Amino acid sequence: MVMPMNEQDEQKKYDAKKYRTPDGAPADIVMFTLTKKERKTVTKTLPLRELRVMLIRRRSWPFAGKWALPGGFSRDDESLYETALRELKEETGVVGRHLEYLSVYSDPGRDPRGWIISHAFFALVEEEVLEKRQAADDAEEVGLFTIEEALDELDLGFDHRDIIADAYRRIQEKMLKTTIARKFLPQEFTLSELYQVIKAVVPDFEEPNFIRKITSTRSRKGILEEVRDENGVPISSNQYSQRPAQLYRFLDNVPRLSIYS
Amino acid sequence: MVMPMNEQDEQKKYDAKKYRTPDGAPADIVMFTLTKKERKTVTKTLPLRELRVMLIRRRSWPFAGKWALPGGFSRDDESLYETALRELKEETGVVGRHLEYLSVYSDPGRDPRGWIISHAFFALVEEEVLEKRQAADDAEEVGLFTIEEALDELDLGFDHRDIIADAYRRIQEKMLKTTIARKFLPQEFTLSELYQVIKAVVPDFEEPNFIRKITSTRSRKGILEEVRDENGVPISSNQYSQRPAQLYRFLDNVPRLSIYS
DNA sequence: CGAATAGTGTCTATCAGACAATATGAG
DNA sequence: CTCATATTGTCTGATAGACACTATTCG
Repeated sequence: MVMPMNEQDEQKKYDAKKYRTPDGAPADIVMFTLTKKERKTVTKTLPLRELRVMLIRRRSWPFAGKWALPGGFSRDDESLYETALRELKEETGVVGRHLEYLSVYSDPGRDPRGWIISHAFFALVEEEVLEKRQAADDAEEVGLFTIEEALDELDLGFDHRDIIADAYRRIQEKMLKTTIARKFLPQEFTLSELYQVIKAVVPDFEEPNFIRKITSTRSRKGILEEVRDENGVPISSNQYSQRPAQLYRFLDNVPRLSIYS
Repeated sequence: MVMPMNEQDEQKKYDAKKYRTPDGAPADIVMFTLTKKERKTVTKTLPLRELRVMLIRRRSWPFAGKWALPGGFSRDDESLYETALRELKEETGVVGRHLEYLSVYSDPGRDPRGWIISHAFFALVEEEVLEKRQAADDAEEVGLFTIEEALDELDLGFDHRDIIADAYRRIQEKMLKTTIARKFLPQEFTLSELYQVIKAVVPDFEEPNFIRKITSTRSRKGILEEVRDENGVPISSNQYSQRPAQLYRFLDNVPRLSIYS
């Protein structure tokens, strides 16, 4: 492309700057999953659900031997979101159910390789994908840890503990303020399942009258609807219980919350 | 620092990589302010408040002559937050009332100068600071625009229109979900002032019974308290009205919102 | 008294929150 | 019949939402 002369001059002046530039811009991904564990009971029961995060044991410098988030460097022909999507696919083989930018981590010295500004994303991935990944890969050691393990017990590389803590806060917030729970659930689900998903991500969420409240018109705020067949008869499922439970599905409506109303 | 031999080797191997690295990581700042405009009325009135954003007219390539966000490149001895804080101080002389990370902008080609990944912040600054800045500076042309002007009427440089749109969405969300309104208000304020601030940032916030609701114990959610003197007598102010209005102050409590309760 | 804002009275349908009670269907 | 989950009954006090009404002070 031909440029007017003075623009070229200005550009040359700019290019001559001697400031140091970053040595890389990676995207690191906090991959969350909800694991389901069958419970041994007499009758049918809801599985236990636990929020877990996928980590990879580093094989090379820096932080060799330590657990860290999966990630990789961005290229100049892609946005950081595309970098994250590419890494997610490379790591899991799927695009996942959700991928969202979290924040930037740029403290000087955070990466011994140089001036490396990292961009953290978080993703939601189906349990099966990560389990398959865990079993199949012999090149890398992959672990699925609970949040408590990741934050309190493991010695993580880089500032990845901070990143996971931030991601955990963010997903807890989104769980309560948006309908992101749908990303952890099948299209149609029972209210107990929904409640359980919420509790798995936000343990101190307590709503003893959950079903009562969610089915009363106002609190529901138009986020859910009962599933009905073509004749308008409500459909229920007894997959997890003896007594069949009404199935619900999310609507596209995301309510606007406010502390002032 | 002496390193074990194999770590040095690994480091050398890493350094030999030939990937392109970014040409810079600037922080761009969306500086918001609430302007107050006196109204000509017979009696005392609340001033009109308007949310505005500060822009600078670029003097050099690229986008010379266009309006753009203030900002500057990060250095390798500071975090991006520190970069933003430094730029904010350089631009306004103050640290402002709020500075918060917004997001990253990394689309390839967004900056003709090269591979430049920009980090947007938004700041809240007192009106007087920006007005003084606007008057004093002869090196740069500074403008204070309403959101509508910035988004719909101006031809902005870079992807700064997107950034401002994102910042506007974010501040609207924070206005409703957090007590960030306090950053726009004096320590003690009347409920009309609070309502007005909210409306200035979120024009479609409608709460005809605002005072009623905010003073009923549950809705208040412990975010506000009445100002009282040492004898417990409520204090009111008639700065903006004939009839004195009760003063309130924010508590430190930030309620947790949820669509499920 | 008029202007402009602050705040209360009143009414009704709905909701929250608590807890007990009943329903369902497999084993 | 029991278990584990699903769902309804019932009650009280609080709230939302609407709208009219009164209060305060200055000029």
